[in-house]
Amino acid sequence: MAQADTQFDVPFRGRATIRDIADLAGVSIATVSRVLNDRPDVAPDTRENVLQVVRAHGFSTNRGARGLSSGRTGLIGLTLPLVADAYFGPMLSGAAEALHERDMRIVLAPTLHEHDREVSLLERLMRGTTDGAILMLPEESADELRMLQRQQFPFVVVDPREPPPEGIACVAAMHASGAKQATEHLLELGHSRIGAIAGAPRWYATEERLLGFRAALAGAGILLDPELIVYSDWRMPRGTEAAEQLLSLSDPPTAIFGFNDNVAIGALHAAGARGLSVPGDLSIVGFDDTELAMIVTPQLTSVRQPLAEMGRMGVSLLIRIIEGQRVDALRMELSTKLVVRASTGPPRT
Amino acid sequence: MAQADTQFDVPFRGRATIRDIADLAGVSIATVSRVLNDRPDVAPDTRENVLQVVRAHGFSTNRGARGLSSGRTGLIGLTLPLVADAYFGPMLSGAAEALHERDMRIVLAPTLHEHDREVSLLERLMRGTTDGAILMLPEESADELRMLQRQQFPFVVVDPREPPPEGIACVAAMHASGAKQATEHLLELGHSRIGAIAGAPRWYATEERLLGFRAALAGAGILLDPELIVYSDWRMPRGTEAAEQLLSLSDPPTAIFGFNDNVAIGALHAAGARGLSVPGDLSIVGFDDTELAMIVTPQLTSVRQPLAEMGRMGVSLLIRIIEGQRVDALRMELSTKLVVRASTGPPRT
DNA sequence: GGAATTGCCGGAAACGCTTCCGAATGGTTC
DNA sequence: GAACCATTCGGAAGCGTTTCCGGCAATTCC
Repeated sequence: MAQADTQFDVPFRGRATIRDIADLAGVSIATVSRVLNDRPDVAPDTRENVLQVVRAHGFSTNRGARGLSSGRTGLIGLTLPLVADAYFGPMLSGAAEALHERDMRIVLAPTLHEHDREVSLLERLMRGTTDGAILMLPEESADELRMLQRQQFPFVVVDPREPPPEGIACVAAMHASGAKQATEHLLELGHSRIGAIAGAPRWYATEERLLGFRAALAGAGILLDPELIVYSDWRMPRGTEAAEQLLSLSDPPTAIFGFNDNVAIGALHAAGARGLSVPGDLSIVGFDDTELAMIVTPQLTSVRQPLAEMGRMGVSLLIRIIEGQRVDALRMELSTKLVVRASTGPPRT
Repeated sequence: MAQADTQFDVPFRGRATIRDIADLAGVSIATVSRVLNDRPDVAPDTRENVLQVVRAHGFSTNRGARGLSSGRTGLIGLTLPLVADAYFGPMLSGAAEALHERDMRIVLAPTLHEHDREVSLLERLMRGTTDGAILMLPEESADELRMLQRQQFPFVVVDPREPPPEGIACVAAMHASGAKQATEHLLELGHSRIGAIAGAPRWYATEERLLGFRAALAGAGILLDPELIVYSDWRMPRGTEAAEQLLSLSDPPTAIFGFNDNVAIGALHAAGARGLSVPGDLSIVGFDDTELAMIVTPQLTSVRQPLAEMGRMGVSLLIRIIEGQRVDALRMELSTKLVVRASTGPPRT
């Protein structure tokens, strides 16, 4: 009977508590707690003594309990539309890494388009469990976000879907600049009739990238033909359709700018289906520079977004907010950069 | 001063507690708790009354506190080598979905190859915070896993790296069968000299797939030339190198079986670099059937692994274990199936 | 009509931790 | 040698839940 208790390999049934450690070390639980949290008022040898016991038993504090009493759980909620995705994956990964370094963890909450629930789900899901949240491409409206903020819940938006509201911490990419670079690249190659497969209408990323696209064309003195812009849902099949639509125009473009890699690859497939060679007959540029860009043939010229970095930035912003530090730059835009590969070339003359 | 308290939009500073709800509804906290947990012994109108207040304030229970008192946090730890990955992404996604349905959440712990830490990190990270864990492709040895199990910590292994130890819950794919199908497909097309780009040496998946590969060849009466097997690290660049090695043989293969999509795509690139057409000059088969298989040209023939399903299975197994239900089938193997696309064809005669 | 049963609810302990407060000790200072 | 300060530590109150136990009222049964 007593055997179960005298098993030294697995010292405690279930899990050791701070009290067990305190008893073993011959101190009070308060002292153990102080040691564990690196508080200053502990004598060096007491500290060492406690640490020894802690190490010997592989003890680690129960985060739930800590959260209850100190208000900090070390857990951060993170919502995103999709986990298994070449675009969101790296962001998530960057955030997870950055948090891991701070000994914090991510609680995943894929949104799965269930924005229908009565009250703002993100807040009800997280509060009390997490210290804050990172919202990637949130579906919540600016008003809903402001509501959340008024509840004093710390959060940051990464890659906003709508133009980011004032006063809300937010990290985005320099969409317009990237789109401008991409377009200028095509212009320099000699293209003048350039089609665009835009993203979903009214999304921040779509609008900003359109801005950059238009600006570059304007800079080259080209008047944009509205026929040359087709909206999409950011996904491959729609990219293929959009490309077909563009290529069926009476005066088809010699280059297509896809507003993300998915639709650009869709366009690539459309070109293939028509027997057009890329970049011989048609140049194609993507956006995001996901893993996919390197895999297709020809490799895709694309605008690199620092995805993982955006995740990391989101974390560091959030941490500052949680810790109540003054955050002077609530909004932050990370630079984008064109990566030229094999899918772009001069137009056939 | 008092204004902050009389803001009705945001009823409670910080967060409402179960006690607030109890007061508002004119019942005890015990009753509120019962309502919240769907306990039977509450009068219907009392229940409705409480629910009304709960809804009105968007209240949700503090999971940390619940965890403390009931021993269940509703959080599941999940470790995996990589988050942003065409292979692990869908698994993670499947697991997240399945948990979400049960109103549980995932706590992410990417392993990042830091297996060096003193004590088994996974156990110290999770215990007390989570109710159990899903270990995807864990680096832990069978002994370490058994140790964990002896601590009564509920966990399941998904996609084991080593042959799964006895008595540990585990979900895998039918590697051998899939590899056999793929090989037979090539044989039926008329290939007799088939190269294999295997995975990392000694991995369970590698060994099992080799088994299937060999079995199919043996079935066709073909003696395997050891030169035709090259190991890899599962990644694309190594796949390209391996393919080059195979194609440089004095009697090169007419088909290559890549043990995952990455190396198969690497082989595709190698073929392209040599000016070989696929499948004209060289047939290529992959494994896993990730998103990537559909994107490359030609589209890759690949063995489908039900990745998301594996994640979901892992969850349902784990839940059963946590709830103490009898689990008769601790090991479970999900079937794999060849998906024929454009990268395979008869050999040039 | 009293006793036993049932349905519903409240009080209170417990979960593992942090932190405030105050006590004890030993050393300084005048 | 008394008064004071700094250092180090323990006691105990709480954090928001769940759940056991017991109590009250309304039934039901003989």
